[in-house]
Amino acid sequence: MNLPMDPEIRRILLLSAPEAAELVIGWELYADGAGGRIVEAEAYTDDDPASHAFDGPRGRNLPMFLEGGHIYVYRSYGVHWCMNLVTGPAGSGQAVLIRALEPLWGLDEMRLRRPGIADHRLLSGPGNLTKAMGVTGESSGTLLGEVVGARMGDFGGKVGVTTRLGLTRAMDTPWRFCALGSRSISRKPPRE
DNA sequence: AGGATGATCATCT
DNA sequence: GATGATCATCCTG
Repeated sequence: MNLPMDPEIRRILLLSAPEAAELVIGWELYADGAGGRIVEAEAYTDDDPASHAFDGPRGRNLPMFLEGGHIYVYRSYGVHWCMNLVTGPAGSGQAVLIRALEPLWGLDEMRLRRPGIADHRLLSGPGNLTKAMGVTGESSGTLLGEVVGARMGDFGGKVGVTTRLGLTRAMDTPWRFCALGSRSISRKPPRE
């Protein structure tokens, strides 16, 4: 895969992470022929105590300080890979964690990668979706279109907002965005 | 339906 | 030596 980035995608990924995180709900993400529609995402910024970018560019978080449109993949709890879309101008240290997608393509391949999982759950959860799509830390720092591709899209519903999941800091910041009504959201969605 | 637990390792103190 | 932007599994009710 080596595709030029859609200008509208590029424009949105140069916005701040909280703005972009809401707008990416409904987009299509794919890697190696497998993927689906984004139904859940969270924003992280450089002045956010919960963000890997909070202490400045070092080590694994370097890709977060690239220009919007790159991807940042990190290992969570030593076990799972988690994928972000980097946003904002170069050096700004922002990203959108992709938490869940509704499966659209590569169902056979994804079932092999996650045996025994119901189809609508194949891409539900940040660690689960990278496993189903075959995305690892090797693609951290690549540009969208190299390993992971994105297309504009629309899920045709409303977006709900809640606080982010799994944090020990900045737990009140309402930067989790969900496609209301989707069965593929990783945990209980906000009330409509 | 919901709480506790352990896996496992890069990064940081 | 401690800490996670997690998840599957094993409880309890």
